[in-house]
Amino acid sequence: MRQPGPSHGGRAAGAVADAIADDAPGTGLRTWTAVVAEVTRRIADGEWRLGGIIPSEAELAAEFGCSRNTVNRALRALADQGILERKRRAGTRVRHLPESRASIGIPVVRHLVERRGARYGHHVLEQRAQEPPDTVAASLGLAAGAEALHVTSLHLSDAAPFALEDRWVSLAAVPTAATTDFSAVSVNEWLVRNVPFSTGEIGLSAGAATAEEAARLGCAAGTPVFVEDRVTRLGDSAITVVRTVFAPGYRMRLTI
Amino acid sequence: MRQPGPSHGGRAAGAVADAIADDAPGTGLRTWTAVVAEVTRRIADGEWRLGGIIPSEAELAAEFGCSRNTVNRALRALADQGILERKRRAGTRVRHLPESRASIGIPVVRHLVERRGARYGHHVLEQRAQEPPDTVAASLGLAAGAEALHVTSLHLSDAAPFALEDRWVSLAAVPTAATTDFSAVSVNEWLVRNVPFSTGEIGLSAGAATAEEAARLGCAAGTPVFVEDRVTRLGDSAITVVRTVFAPGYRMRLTI
DNA sequence: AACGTCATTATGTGTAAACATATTCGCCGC
DNA sequence: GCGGCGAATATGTTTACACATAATGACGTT
Repeated sequence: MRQPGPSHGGRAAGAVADAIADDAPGTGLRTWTAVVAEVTRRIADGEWRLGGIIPSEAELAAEFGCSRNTVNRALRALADQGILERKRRAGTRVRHLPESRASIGIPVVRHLVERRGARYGHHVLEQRAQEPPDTVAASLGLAAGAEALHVTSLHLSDAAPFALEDRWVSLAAVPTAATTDFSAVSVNEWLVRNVPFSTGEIGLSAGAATAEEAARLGCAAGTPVFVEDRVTRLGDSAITVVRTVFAPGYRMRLTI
Repeated sequence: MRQPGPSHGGRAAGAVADAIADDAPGTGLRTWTAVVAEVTRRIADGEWRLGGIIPSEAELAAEFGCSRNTVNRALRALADQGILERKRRAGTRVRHLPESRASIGIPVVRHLVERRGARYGHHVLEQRAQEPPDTVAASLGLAAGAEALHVTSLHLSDAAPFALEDRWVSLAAVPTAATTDFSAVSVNEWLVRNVPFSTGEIGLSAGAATAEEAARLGCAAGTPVFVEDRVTRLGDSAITVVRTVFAPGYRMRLTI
């Protein structure tokens, strides 16, 4: 979401019109950010009921003494934030469930580590093409018997285990991945850099560390660990399926 | 966020200018969504390098045969998506790390349950004003010794325990909460309905169920459980601090 | 009363023009 | 060579206008 920046742009009319208009229609909200602020205030103060319809763009423009365009920009921004709901002829109304949304950057693991002030490192534990298990094949949309690139790696934070990554990459979708060496750049990072516009789903859960995971992460088997499952798609075809198990104590932070 | 809709708006010039302009400058991308699509294609096809600078708004407007305004709208939308990066005099460049963002709706727990086709229920286990522990008081910005409303409740999915919620509500920020009965409407839902623009932070982690949590959730102590910690603010003042422990097996789903 | 039609209306979009603002770059003096 | 200063430039914003589109609602027909 695009929270309005502090800058405040120009006026079309010159200084003369400026002086005239300043005390002309009403409050004189000239910038779209000011309109955003005022609309926000009215909702917060209960002047406009939750679920209720608000005045039309034209009416607000007249009241505020600005152009409909400016009002449009402001209301659009609020609609993008989920605060307002707009329909063509029906008008604009205040959402009564503002459907809060948290957004997380999906970080390259390296940045997660470096943001904590630690030095990042990683080992590729295994890298080879093989036939994936059924669930993975299904997620990648592969035919039975088709192979995919399997890469498991361990991410380090100052030499301590940070996360264990188990990844399958569709060779159909990303053929060049087969011949790439991921010891210098992690698969994660390589994909982020080389495959633009991806969409996908993420599942977050708590699990008990298996014996192998525990050994890699340096904890006891059965310790609660944070698990992230991610499927990444480019258009229709799935690119990669990753399961990342974080070392005990990891906490994912989001901002609403 | 604001993904372009399919509609495609009007032209200023009449049919005559239309016919003239159609074969005039170049490709003839008249709608901002079309510009978004073309720019996206150029990046995906590598015509514009990752990290590289792209032509100015004016140049693109000339090439596409539309106004700078339309190009601006398109590029702004892409910048909002994190695909482009724009700076005033420096121009527009393709972000080399497209900083993907996942957004989650922050659901009322009831909806989580009902979306799974189960019947929702909840019990308030405890509801009273008391002095919160230091960490909570700090999060809420309360003076030492001040009281806050403490509500613990159990959310049910078809009579089975679903989540255990431990919540502190600042009475300074939401005085009316003190006299509300939360047995009919859960605190969660009540707050979502009555407090508009909240911001805040969420922390997600995996933990081991304590003896008490295990008893409430009907699992063994030490079982890995998914934990969500949330602080909600209205402007500067914190409204509520919640810790929700989900029953084993819970999985949070996000979409990129 | 049910249904289809058409006018009305609020939002959605595009254009051209002007001014605002933040950087950057080149130039000048030292 | 270096530092400061002003010109150039790309984006940011606003305006006034026109046309597009989707709902709604009124109205007339069956």
